[in-house]
Amino acid sequence: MPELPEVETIKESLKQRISFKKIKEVEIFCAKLIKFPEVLQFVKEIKNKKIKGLERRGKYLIFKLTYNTNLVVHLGMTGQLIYSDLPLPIDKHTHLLFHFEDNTALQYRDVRKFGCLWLVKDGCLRFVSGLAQLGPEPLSQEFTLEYFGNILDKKSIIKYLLLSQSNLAGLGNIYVDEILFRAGISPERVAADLTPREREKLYHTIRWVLEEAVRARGTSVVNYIDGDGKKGNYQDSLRVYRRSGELCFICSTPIKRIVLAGRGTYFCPKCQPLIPSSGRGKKV
DNA sequence: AGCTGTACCTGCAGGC
DNA sequence: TGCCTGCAGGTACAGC
Repeated sequence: MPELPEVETIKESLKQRISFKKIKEVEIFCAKLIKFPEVLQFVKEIKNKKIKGLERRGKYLIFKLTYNTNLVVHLGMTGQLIYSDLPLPIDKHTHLLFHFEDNTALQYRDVRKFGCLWLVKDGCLRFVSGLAQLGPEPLSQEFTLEYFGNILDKKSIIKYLLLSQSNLAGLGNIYVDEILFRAGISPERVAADLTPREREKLYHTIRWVLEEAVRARGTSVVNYIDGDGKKGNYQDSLRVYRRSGELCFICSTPIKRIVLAGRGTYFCPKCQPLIPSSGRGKKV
């Protein structure tokens, strides 16, 4: 489900609700989602810890708890974190229930169970798989045009490169396709072959699309909802994702679907040509 | 080094 | 109605 804008929206919606609450206990109905420590230890250690704050890094949510402890959550494809007063509507996809001292609760739902949870001390965040290898946040100052230029100097397919979390943290399949469409770059292009002009366009498009999507509170294609159970709005702005066969909003060419990096990839063959686009008639 | 295929899970839509 | 196939926002890992 969730890429950077969705996780950011969940973080913001939950933050106001659960900050400074004390976790009375946790009920676990699907143990395999807990990656560290052992389930019994997890239950024991989280008990009576207070939530000091909530952070996001890439697609990871990090609950800052008292006693230098961190609850790290990755939502996988279909994970949801929903806060509410008791009694909560529970179903077979509810796998964890965090009970707070004031009788409110946070539930973790996940249809496909690809999500993961870790409970680690401050110095041990590197033991959370994937977290330490994350590249810079695309909306931070750390993500400069210069840095982007360096990672683009690879003979890698651009779609693959943008999906790799070690290059850039937080992009997923929807936003990569949408970004490449808006930048007019074919997902099949080799990164190192992009012209300086295309690199700059792509850099600014990444930031612009993500900012727009955060402002729209994320994309709800199938089952994404925020911490209050509300849907996002960016699905109304999608121009290629899941539109195969439908006409391009710019040139009316049918949108194509291919498989790249193992993912369904949507693009307009005319607006995103395989040859570097000239912009103003300059042929390459 | 870069990339593909596969695995992990469940649900849904579409074809027959 | 049922059965089958393909598709789905995630990552990890083996193997070319």
